[in-house]
Amino acid sequence: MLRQAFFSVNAQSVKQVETSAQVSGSQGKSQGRRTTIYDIAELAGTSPSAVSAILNGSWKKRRIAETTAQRVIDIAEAEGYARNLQASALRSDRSNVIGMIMPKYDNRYFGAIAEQFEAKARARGLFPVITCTERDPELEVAAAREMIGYRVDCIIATGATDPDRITRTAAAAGIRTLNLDLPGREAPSVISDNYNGARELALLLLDRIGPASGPLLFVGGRGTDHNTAERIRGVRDAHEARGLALPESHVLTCGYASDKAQSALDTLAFDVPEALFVNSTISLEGVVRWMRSNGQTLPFGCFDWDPFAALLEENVGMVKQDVTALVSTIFDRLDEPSGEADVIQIPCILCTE
Amino acid sequence: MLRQAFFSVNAQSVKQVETSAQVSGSQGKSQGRRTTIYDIAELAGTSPSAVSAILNGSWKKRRIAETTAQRVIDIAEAEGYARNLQASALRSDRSNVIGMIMPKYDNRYFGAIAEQFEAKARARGLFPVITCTERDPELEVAAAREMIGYRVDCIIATGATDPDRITRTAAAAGIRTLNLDLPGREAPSVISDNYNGARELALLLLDRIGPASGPLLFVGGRGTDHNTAERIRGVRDAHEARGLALPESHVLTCGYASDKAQSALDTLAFDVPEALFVNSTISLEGVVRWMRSNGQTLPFGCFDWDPFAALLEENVGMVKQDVTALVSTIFDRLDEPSGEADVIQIPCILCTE
DNA sequence: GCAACATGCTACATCGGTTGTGCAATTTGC
DNA sequence: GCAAATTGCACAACCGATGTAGCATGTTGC
Repeated sequence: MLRQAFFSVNAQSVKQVETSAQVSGSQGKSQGRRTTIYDIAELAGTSPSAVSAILNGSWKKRRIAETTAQRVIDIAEAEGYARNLQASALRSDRSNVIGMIMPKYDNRYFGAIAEQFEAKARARGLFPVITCTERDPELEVAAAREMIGYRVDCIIATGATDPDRITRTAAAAGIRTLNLDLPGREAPSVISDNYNGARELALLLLDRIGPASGPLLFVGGRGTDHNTAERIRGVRDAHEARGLALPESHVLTCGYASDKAQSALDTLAFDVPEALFVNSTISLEGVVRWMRSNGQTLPFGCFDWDPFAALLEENVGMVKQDVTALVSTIFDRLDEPSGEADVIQIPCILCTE
Repeated sequence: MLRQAFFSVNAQSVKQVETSAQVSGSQGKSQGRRTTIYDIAELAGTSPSAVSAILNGSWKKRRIAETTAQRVIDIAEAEGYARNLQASALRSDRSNVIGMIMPKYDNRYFGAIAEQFEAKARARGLFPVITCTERDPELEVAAAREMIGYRVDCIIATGATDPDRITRTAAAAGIRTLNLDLPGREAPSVISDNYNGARELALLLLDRIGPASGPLLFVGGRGTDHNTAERIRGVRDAHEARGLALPESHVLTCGYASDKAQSALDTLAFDVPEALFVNSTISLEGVVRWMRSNGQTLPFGCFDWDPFAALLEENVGMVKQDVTALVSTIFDRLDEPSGEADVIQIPCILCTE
C-alpha cells in the first residue's frame, strides 16, 4: 500500500493540479454550524414558521406573499440550507424513507432489484435505504428493528429467511411490510413463478440429453426455502412429464454458498447424472469450479441469469426472473389499502443460448 | 401474472398452512401507537429521563439502581419498545448513520464493497445506508444532500463522478466525506493501484500473443475518469517495456455500458488487434457479445474480476481489486484526525488461470 | 363610517428523546 | 449524633421543524 499526494507523483498523463486551492480538513468557511430555519428567519426578518412553510412548499395555502417566499428561498440557497429531515420526520411522523432488506449483493438478480427499487422509490419521492443481511435471520430482524427506529414508512423484505418475523416486528410499531422474492404469510408478497420457470428449464435439459439418460441432478438452495421447494416440484413434474422419476438422492439442497455446492458434488455417492439443474448462480460457481477441477463438462441449466455464465459452453439455459415486473408490482401493492397477505407470482423468462 | 392465496393451491410438496392465525392487514393488537419512554416511565413509575438513560446505556454513570434498570428494561422488552432514532439523533446530534454513495450494483466489485462496507459499519455500531446513483453526477449530489438531511455522520463516495462536489456539499453542513475507488482532491481517498494492476495485466497479454503481434486494444471506461487514465498509462508503459507503442486509435474509452463497447467494436475503422484489454466487467459483456456474434475468439484481459468471466476460454487474466483492504483502509481513515486529502493506493491481485 | 372579510404574518405547543443541574434520602466518618 | 459524602433519581431546557390558532393590518360592502 502506498500513500501519496493527490494524483500519483509520477503520473504523466494526468495534469498536475495546483494544491493551493485545497480545503484543509473538511471544514469550509461555514464551520460545522448547520443553518436552520431560525437562522434564515433572522436573516430574512420573518418568523421560523414562515420559513418552514416556505421551504417545504406549503406556503401557498398558508397565504404567504410571493415576495417574502422568494426572499427566503434566495437566502436559504445562499446559506446552503438543508432541512433537518430527522426533525421534520419527528414532527410530521412521516419519514419518507422506504427500507429494503436484501440477502446479498453477489449476483445480478439482487443487484438489479436494488437498482430498480431505488429508481422507483425516488420516482415516488421516497428515500430508499437498502441493507444487506447475509441471509442471517438474526441480522434480518436486527436490521428491521433499526429501520423501525428510523420510522421508515414501509419495509420490503427481499428473499428473507423469515419474512413473517419481520412483519410481526414491524407491525408492532405500526409499520407495513411487503415480501419480495420469497413469500410470507402475514404480508402481501410478490415472487417469481418458480414452479413453471423450473419446469420449463428442466424440460429443456431433459430433452437436450435425450430420453434414455435418466434424471437430472438438482444442486443448491435450501430445502426449507419456499422457492427451492417450488423449483424442485417443477423439476419433479418435468421428469414425470417425460416418464422419469427424480429420486431424493438427486436433490442436493446444500445451501447457497458456492463451496457447499462444490463439496456436495465432490462427495457424491453415485455416478454423476448427465445434466445438472443448478438452483442459483452462486451455486453454479461451485458447480463450474467442480467441473473444471474434475475435467468434467456436463450440460447445465441454472435458475437465475448471469451474462457470463450464459456464455459458458456447458450452459443450456438460464431462467431470468422478471425484475422489472417484480419491482413494479411490489410498488403497486404499496398502494393497496393495506391488503391481504396473498402472493402474486410473476412469470420468468427462459433464456436459451 | 397470477394471484393466489398463500402457497400455490396446487402445491403438493408444500404443507398447507392453517389460515386462522393470519393477522388481518398490518395491524397487530398494538394499534399503530408506538411506545415511547413516557409510556414506559409511567408503567415503571419513574421519570422519562431515567428510562432514556437506562435504555441508551448511560445509566451506570447516571447512578441508577440496578433494580430500577432491570424493571424498565423488562417493561420495554414486553412493550416492544423501539427507540425513536430520529428524536435521538435530533437531540444528540449524532445519527450513527454512515452513508455510502455507489454507482451501480451490476458487478461483483461494487457488490463486494457494499457487503463489506455494511459488515464493517455494523461492527462499529453504525447503521449503513447505501444509495446507488447510476453514475449520474446530478443524482450523486442529490443523494448526498438527502444524506446530509438525515445528518449522517460521514459519507463515503464510491466511484463518484465528481467526488469533490459531494465533499463541498457535505462540508457546508459540517459532514465529512471520504472517497473510495475514485480519488478526489478535497477529501481523503482510498483507491486501487490502477497503474500497476493494468501494467501487469497488459504485460501478461502482450507476452501471451507474442512480440510480433502489435498493440492491444483498450476497451471501456471514461477518458476523463482518473482510474481509466491510470490504467491507460499502465497499458501504455507495458507496451513501451516490450518495445511497442499504443496508438490513440487503440484506446476506446467508450463509457461503461456494455452496448457502447459492443458498438465501438462493430464500427472499428481498422483490423482488430490480436488481444483486448477490457476496462470493466460491464464493458466485457459487450466485448464477449461482439465476439460471439462475429465468430471471433480473441484473448482478453479484464480489469475487474468476475467468477464466470474468469472461466471463459478467451480469458487470459483478470485484475481483482482488493476489496477487503480497500474497505478496511477507508474505515481506518475514518479515525484519522480529519486528515489530509491525500490518496492511498491498494495493490491489486492478478488472477490468471 | 363601521361591520365583514381577506391578507400576511407570528406565537406557541409539539414530536420523542438527551443531558446538565439539583435535591431529597440514605449511608458513612468520627 | 451530626456533618459530609454518596446514592438515586426528577426537572427542565433543549434539538429543528410543523401546524394550529390568533392577531394585526388593509380592503370591500352598504
